[in-house]
Amino acid sequence: MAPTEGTDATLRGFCGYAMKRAFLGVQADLNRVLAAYGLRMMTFSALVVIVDNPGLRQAQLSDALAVERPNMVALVAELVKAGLITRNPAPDDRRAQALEPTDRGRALCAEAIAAVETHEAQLTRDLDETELRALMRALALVERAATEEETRNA
Amino acid sequence: MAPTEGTDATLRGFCGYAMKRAFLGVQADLNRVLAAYGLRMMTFSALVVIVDNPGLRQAQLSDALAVERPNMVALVAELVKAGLITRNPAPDDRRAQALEPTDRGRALCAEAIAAVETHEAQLTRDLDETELRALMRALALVERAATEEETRNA
DNA sequence: TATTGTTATACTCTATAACTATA
DNA sequence: TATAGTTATAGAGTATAACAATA
Repeated sequence: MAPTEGTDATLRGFCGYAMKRAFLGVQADLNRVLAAYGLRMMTFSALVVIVDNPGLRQAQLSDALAVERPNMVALVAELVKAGLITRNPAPDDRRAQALEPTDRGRALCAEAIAAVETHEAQLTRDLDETELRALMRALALVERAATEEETRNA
Repeated sequence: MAPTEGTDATLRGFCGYAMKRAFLGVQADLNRVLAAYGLRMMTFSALVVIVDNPGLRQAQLSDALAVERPNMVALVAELVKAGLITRNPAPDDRRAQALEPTDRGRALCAEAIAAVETHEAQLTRDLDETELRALMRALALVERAATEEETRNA
């Protein structure tokens, strides 16, 4: 029996499980690609946000990545140890840590982004442009709807 | 800063992270819906497969759900304890355990499927039929491509 | 020799409470 | 008092090795 045969072929309440299977496959692949750069999905995502928003604080990074602040500590420490970012007290608020990419961090980030783009182009090679746009829009809409429902039930 | 603003708005290698965010939101919502039936995403998925394939063995269920066999033990035990399935030695192979839904398991499964369908219709309410089909097809294609790449790199 | 189910174990990711130092 | 970062900790989910019973 194929993994999902007879279960999520129709929309019998299996959108969630289809997403899980697809996501786990993509994540595993992505981590294989990123391992060549000493990165994982989360460290890569954090690095990209820091490169795009130099000087941001850990709390902002936590919000951007939907990671709880306690779990951010090790993530940031890992990037600092790898020499990809620096973490210094913010000049206007000595409680906060301002995160800046290093030159090496910027360079590695650019390389990793290129590799990931190549990889994802491969993953989505059988989708035409309309389907690709539909996928991205659908993911954003589904996430928004899920977040709204979460807020409503909180 | 919005969670994903400036990061996955374009396809700059963030399909994977967009999927993660969408999946985590959907899973959290799904688990909230299923909690009313004493189920979680994985126990629900397992129950549906067992109801659709009465008599199947744990190893087959493991394959169907992409769960390692050791992790299947607790999952099956949970469903047995809840009185939703039975687990008996298979008549033709005394090593194997044949899984059958109970009447209560069948009834609860039907109720839970209805609730999940309602819930997912809500999550995808802003997608038209074309986009919904594109989403499901895209997830299947992406999963297949990821699995192929995994096989190739193994 | 191979396979089913099982135990034990470990590793990752995630979530919460409580502390400190600043504000 | 409230917030930023931290520590410690606990809970899922997932992965592998090794074992007994059976094929």
